[in-house]
Amino acid sequence: MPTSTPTSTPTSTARRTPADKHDERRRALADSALRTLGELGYARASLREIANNSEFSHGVVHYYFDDKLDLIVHCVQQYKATCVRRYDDVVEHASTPEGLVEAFAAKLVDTLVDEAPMHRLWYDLRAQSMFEESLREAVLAIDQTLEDMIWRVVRRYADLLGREPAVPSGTAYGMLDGLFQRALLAHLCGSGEVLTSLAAEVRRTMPLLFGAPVAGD
Amino acid sequence: MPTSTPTSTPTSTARRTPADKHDERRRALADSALRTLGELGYARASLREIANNSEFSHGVVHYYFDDKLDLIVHCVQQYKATCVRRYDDVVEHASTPEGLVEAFAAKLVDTLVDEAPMHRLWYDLRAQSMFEESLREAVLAIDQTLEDMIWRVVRRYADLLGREPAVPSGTAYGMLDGLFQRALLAHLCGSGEVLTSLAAEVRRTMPLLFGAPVAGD
DNA sequence: GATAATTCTTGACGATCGTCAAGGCCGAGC
DNA sequence: GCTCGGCCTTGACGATCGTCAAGAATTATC
Repeated sequence: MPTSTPTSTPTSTARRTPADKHDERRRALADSALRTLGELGYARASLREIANNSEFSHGVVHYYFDDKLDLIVHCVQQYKATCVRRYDDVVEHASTPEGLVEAFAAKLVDTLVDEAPMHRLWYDLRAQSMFEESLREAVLAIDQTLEDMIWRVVRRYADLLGREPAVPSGTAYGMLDGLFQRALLAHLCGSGEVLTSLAAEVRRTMPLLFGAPVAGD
Repeated sequence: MPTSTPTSTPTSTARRTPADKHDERRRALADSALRTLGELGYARASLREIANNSEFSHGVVHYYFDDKLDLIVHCVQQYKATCVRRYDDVVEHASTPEGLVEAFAAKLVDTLVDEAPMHRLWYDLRAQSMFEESLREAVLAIDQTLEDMIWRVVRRYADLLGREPAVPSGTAYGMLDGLFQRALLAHLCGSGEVLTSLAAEVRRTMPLLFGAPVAGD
C-alpha cells in the first residue's frame, strides 16, 4: 500500500513509488556495472567506462551510490541473488544419485560457458578482498551462500545415496570450487576439452566425497 | 671461461661479469617488487611504491625492465622458483602414508602462515590472467609447476599406500588448491582455528583421492 | 688521472582515475 | 503558466599512474 499516492494514473495498485524508481535505477546501473566489471575486472573498470556501457553519464554514479566501493558491493550482492538458486532445479528433480551428478555436472558446464565473465569477476573480487578489508564482508557473505548452495547438492546426493558425506560442507565447497576455478581458467584460455573434462571430474569427485570410488574406474 | 676478462682483479675464476651484475640488480628489484606486490596486490602496487620499498628510485625500473608487465612477469617467475621445491623434503623423508600426510599438512599450514602475502598475490595474478591475456603464459606455467609439485606428493603417497590415485593430477591439484585458497582467505580474515581445520581437511582429503575414507570417521 | 661507458636520479609529460559542484532539463503541484 | 524539486549532464579539480628524456653520479678503461 503506497503512502501519499499520486492522484493521477492510479491504474494499478501500489505502482511506482519514487523509492521504487530509485531502486530500479540502482539496479539498472548495477547491471551495467556488472557487464563492464565482468569484461575488464575490478581494477580496470572505471566509473566512466561503466557509465559508458549504460544509458547514463559518468556523474550519475555518485547520485545513486556513495562511491565506487558502494557500487561494487551492491553489484556483488545483486549478482549473488541471481546465482544462488542456480542448482535448485537440479536438486529438486533428481531421483537417482547418478542422475543428480549428471545434471549437476551439466549445469556446471553450462555456467562455465554462459557466465564466464561473471565468474572471473567473482574470483577477482575474492582475491581483492584478501588485500582490501572493505570488500571482505560482502565477499564472505557470498562465499557462505555459495557454500550452502553446493551443500544442498551434496546433501541431496547423500539422501539419494543413503550415505553420509565424508567431508563437511566447507571442504566440499572448497574442493568443487577449486575444480571449477581451474576449469574456468582453461576455458578462458580457449581450451575446448575442458568442458567434457570438468564434467568427468565432477562425476568422479562426487562419489569421492563419500569415500566411494566410482565404479569401473 | 669468461670472454674478454678484465686484466685487473683476477682474484677468482669468472667472478662478477657485467651481465651477472645486471641480473643481480634485476633480482634485487624483483625481490622488492614481490614484497610490495604481496602487500598491495597487482592493481595497487605502483612502480613508485615498489621503488620506494627498494634502495633505488622509481626511474630505475625502466632501466632493468621493459615496462611494468615485464617486471611483474619476472617477479612471478622468480617467485615460482622459490616455492616449487617446498615439499620435496616432505616427499623424500616420509616412510609411511600417515607420516607423509601429517608432514604435508604441517608444511601447508606453515606456508599459509609464513607466506600469506605471496600466496594472495599468486591468487590475485591468476585472477588477473583471466582478464589480461599477456599474463596467461607465465601464470599457466606456474600453475603447471604447482600441479606437478602436488602430484609428486600424491604419487609418493600412492607408493607408500600401495594403491593408485583415483583422480588425475589436475583434479588433485584443483581440489587441494581450492582448500588452500579457502583457508588463506579465512586466515587473512583473522581466523585462528583455520590452521587446525586445514590440517584436518588435508588428512581427510588425501585418502579420499584414493577412494578410501580415513578410518574412524 | 683523463676519458668513456655504465648506472642511477630527477623532473616532467600526457593520460586517467574518483569525486564533486554548478547548472540544465523536465514533469508535478499550486 | 509559473514555479519548484528531484534527476541527470557537464566540466573541472587534484591526485596518481606509467613512461621517458636529460643529466648527474659512479665505475670501468687506458
